Amino acid sequence: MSRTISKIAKEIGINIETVRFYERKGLIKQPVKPLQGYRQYSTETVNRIRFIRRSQELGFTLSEIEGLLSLNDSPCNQVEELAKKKLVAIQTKQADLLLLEKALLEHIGQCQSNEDDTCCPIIDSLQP
Amino acid sequence: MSRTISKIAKEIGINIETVRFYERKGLIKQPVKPLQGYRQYSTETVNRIRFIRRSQELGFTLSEIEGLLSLNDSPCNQVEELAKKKLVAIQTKQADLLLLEKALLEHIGQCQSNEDDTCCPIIDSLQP
DNA sequence: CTTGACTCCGTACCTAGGTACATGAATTAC
DNA sequence: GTAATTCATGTACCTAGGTACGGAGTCAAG
Repeated sequence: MSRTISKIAKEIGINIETVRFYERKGLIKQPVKPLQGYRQYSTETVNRIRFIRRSQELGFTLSEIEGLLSLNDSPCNQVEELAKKKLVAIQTKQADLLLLEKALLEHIGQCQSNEDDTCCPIIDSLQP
Repeated sequence: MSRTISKIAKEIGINIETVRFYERKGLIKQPVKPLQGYRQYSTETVNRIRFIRRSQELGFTLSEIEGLLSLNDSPCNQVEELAKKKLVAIQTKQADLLLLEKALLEHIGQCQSNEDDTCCPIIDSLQP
């Protein structure tokens, strides 16, 4: 019964092997298994893994995510600096996505109003 | 003279081999070389590569970027649908980054006002 | 108490995105 | 015109992030 590795893997929608992989990498601590038994996973671990997956979608690497997770684990005063750096990185990313969004909206707008084959160049949207 | 592969690689700040890699992948077309000479690269190609790099930073894979580039190359009416899909993806990403930004700001705020070791859990910020 | 499903662990293998040669040919610098 | 760079092409190798697999242990249903 209860939360074995395959249960949480299914719950989260990832491979069992991926859970083990994250354990090996130290991103999640592997739960102490009750002497000769199977490991039991806590809700906390499940949330941690979900956070990892979502962060990956946002374009963070596993080692960056390690940094983000440490913000959660360590006392504030030790990690304020890191938090600020991450913040800047995130804000930059947001600004860039906004540019791309604008370009796409423009593109779609032109698509709908144009009868000919001209296009607004999306490439220009991200030029420095 | 003029824009050979090493010139543009340096200009963009990437490896020569990476340029060749993108050519092999079809992300940029390799310029016809003038009968027994070195290939000359256009500004257009340079901009295209810059776009590729910036998009990667935003978390797109090369094959997604291929899709974005096709928006630039093809007539509007063929790609409006694709543009809309990308737009939704980008907007989702923006929303998630906003959540994370908020969590980080909160974290920093708490760091500055707290003297004890408590922390606001960043992990919660991205839970569904 | 046996059988079938699940787990543990180690190791091997896979894809994406590059990066690094080696060889020979073309170019540029002197 | 010859030496030193740079290029073209092909192939090999590398890291990140997983995924698969084989053999042995464990649990739970009948």
